[in-house]
Amino acid sequence: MSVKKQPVTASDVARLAGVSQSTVSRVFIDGSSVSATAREKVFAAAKELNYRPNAFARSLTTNESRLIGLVFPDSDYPIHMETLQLLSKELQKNGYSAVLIPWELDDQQQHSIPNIFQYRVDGVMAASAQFNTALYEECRDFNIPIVQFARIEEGTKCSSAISDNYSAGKIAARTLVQRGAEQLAYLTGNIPAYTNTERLEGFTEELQSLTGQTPRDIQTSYVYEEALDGIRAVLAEDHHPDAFFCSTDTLAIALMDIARSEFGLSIPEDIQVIGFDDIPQASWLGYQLSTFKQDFNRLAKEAVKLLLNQVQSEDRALVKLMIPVELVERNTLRK
Amino acid sequence: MSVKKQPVTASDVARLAGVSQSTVSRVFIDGSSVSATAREKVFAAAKELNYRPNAFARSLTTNESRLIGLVFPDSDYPIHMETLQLLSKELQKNGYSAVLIPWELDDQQQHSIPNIFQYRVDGVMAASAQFNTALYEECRDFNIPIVQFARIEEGTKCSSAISDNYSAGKIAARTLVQRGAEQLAYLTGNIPAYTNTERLEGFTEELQSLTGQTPRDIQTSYVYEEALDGIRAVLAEDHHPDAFFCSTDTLAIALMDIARSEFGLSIPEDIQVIGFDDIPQASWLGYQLSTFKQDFNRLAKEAVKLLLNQVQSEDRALVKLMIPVELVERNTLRK
DNA sequence: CTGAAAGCGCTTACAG
DNA sequence: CTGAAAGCGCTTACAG
Repeated sequence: MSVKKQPVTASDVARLAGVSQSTVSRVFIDGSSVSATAREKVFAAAKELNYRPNAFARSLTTNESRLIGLVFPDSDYPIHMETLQLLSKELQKNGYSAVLIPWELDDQQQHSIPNIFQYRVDGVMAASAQFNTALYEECRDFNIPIVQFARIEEGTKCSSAISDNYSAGKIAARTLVQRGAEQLAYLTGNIPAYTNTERLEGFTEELQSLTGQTPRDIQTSYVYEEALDGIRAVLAEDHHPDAFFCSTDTLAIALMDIARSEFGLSIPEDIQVIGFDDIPQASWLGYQLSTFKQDFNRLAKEAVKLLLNQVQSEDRALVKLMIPVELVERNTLRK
Repeated sequence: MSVKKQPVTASDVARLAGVSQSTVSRVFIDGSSVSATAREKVFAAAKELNYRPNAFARSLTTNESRLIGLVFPDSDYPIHMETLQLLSKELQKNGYSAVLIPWELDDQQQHSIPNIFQYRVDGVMAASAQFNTALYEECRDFNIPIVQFARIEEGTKCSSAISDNYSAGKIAARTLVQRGAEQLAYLTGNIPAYTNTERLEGFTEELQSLTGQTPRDIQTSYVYEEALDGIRAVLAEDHHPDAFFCSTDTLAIALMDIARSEFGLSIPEDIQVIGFDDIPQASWLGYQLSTFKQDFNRLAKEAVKLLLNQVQSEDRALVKLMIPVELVERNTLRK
């Protein structure tokens, strides 16, 4: 039955190295006092036997797993794969590993989330995804810290590392006004999000302070196909906006596609557009979209730092970290 | 220091339920014989105390972790996020969880992969990414089964669930010939892959049997920006191909962008194109790309089944599972 | 069906 | 600096 090769243990290494099992254990714990000779003998034996300390046994005594639960994006949003790599690597660098928590489980929703907690994750990273309240409450019950990455879920109270959406909104308004736009609109999807609200707030406040106007707030869908009709309706109006700040690049691209192919509009002559995210498609030949680039690298580093800090210090102070965002100009803004 | 709430254990539950700790343990193991009354008392107590069996303690005795290492894609390829969800859910359904293995670690490459093995993953799923040989060898040393998902790495011997690339190649050739194409080309990136080879083989063999011709094999880069020059060079030729089968949709789109904007070519009148993957962008208004859709849902299910089968049965027979692929026609093929 | 007890592979006071 | 021993929270023969 169990043909599985019997794993080598610290005792095996101890025997070969001629030391006690305790000593072997100490060699693999940073900061333990072990003589240089003992250390060498143990390393040699460990290498010969291909020994790896058993993390499960360790966590049983230390009561920490060095495992972080990762709630990850629900959508195919192109930027997210890289983000996951960044987070995973950053955790790894700090001696932690990421366990995936599927955010949505069709059937046995009740059943599956707790499963993850059988692994006693030390913390949870909610990576730019909606995460359900069951998970949130579970974490609170077990006093497991959560950090939200790149977005903030309504009604939750946890630390977060997000882009400075408010400033992005201000910059977008200022830039568009500078380039001669007269009727500004904010184009967004249908999923309420704190980041979105902030962006609109910055956009609105800056526009008001500059011109006294209030931008139009147009809501449609985040899915390309589903956004099309909403956009059509707006562009069909006699006095449609001449400048759009879009909450995702995909939305901006849907807008460009329709504006050009169905309304014969030129960009940026007839309408100007600014996106958000800088997905790979933003720089495709047919788009050359001016958009905000989020600093995911920094975001990942900071989010991990935030989380591990809470994990290690038991300090549950809430911090909301805002990372600056950069407007990369391509060809959808007038000069 | 350790303010961490002391987790509740099986003994706590046993005390409250008025049974032995063994009985509590049995209640949470499927197939153990426990009386209905005992079971109920334990469930009640467990619920009241919010008890979760400790997976680490379990795996220490059972010698299985119910953890699967997941090597995941290096690229921003849009299709992959969904794939990850599918794999993760499928594992979860079977009582397993996925731990991420960052495929590439800049500095301490040697050091980090073994770290993962401190968690004694029961198996490894290599999800459409290149995975390095260090990991491969590590798995072999520890007798940990690997299944490759959606691609096959050169020089490795493990089971895999992939799309039927060979047939896709044949279908592409047949379709293109049927639609009047005369000079067929296969456009691909610069990373050698078994799946790619198979696709070209099917494409070539079918074309030869149909017309006696051999398709041109054009290699450029998988990255949009880097592919542009190679594509330009081909289209600048006097007698460039009039039909392209592209190994990714991104490549197909780069081709379309250049053909139309720089060479004034119409699609599908002047050139016909077929992509591979059916990424969301393939159905954007400006592209309407005819392309092959991989059945990722089925692929994920089968790959997980394959892997867990190896994990649970110690059966290390190599199986290469091929899932049919579907050509979805849009507007880049003549009628 | 059930309980007492050994054991999984570590860490960590406790002595020395 | 080092070893013997207890203990982490489970599972699993072994008796009953």
